[in-house]
Amino acid sequence: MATTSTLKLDTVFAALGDPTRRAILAMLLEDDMAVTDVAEPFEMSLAAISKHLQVLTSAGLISQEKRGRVKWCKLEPDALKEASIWMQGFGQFEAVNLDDFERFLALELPNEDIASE
Amino acid sequence: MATTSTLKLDTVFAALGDPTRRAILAMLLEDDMAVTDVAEPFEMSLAAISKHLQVLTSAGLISQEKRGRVKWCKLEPDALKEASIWMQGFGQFEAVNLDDFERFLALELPNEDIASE
DNA sequence: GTAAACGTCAACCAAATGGTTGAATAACGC
DNA sequence: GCGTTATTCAACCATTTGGTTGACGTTTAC
Repeated sequence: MATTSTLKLDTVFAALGDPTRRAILAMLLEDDMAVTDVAEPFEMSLAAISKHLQVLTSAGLISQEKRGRVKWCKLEPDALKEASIWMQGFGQFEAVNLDDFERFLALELPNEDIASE
Repeated sequence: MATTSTLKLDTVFAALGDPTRRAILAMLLEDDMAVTDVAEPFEMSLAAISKHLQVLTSAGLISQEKRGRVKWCKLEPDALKEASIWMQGFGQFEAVNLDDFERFLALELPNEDIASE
């Protein structure tokens, strides 16, 4: 195992290239969520969010489990690990400051107002 | 400064989503290169590579400087830093093992034969 | 000066992406 | 059973993406 293919990096990075999907990941960082609840803060159809969730799922960034009529979405942070390894090799970046990370999240969450400019 | 916008993460991750572009970055990790030399190992036209280099440039991942009739391409690893910070926040990944990184590069370089299946 | 090397531009093309709407399926609540 | 809630599916659309080819502008070599 650990057959880390180019394909996987392709889908992971492509999935991360969309701001809606990154915002979804940030939301799931706090807790697992149902599809409807994921969709709530966005100004787009439920079907569109459903598609985004499929993209995240096939990239391995989240998993989805149906319990009753509700499909729960759960972050799978391990999928980011390979991509993170790939990136870090380019700069030997120092360990991340969690405050930095929270600033990024604040910029991206859909319900939060973006202050800059 | 440090106006880290969503737009930047969009373009950086989108740029990384293509295997040709990741391979180019890996090549530039070793040394600066002319456009023609970047294109040489790939089985696609020079114009296509030129477009890929533009995508990488507008994402800030590389810079290009023309000296004489040769345009030199140079890796700009700082652009990866913000994206790396974004990603690391999801898992608090341990510091990367450089051997891991070299395995990834081996999988992606175009002139290297990819053994897996 | 003329030919070759370096690189981009413009036009084109097929396929993928990100969104919509409306119908369909499945599970609850009563 | 029946309406409601949760989610996906299918068809459609506009835009973007990743590639091609051929013409074009520069710089260099001789």
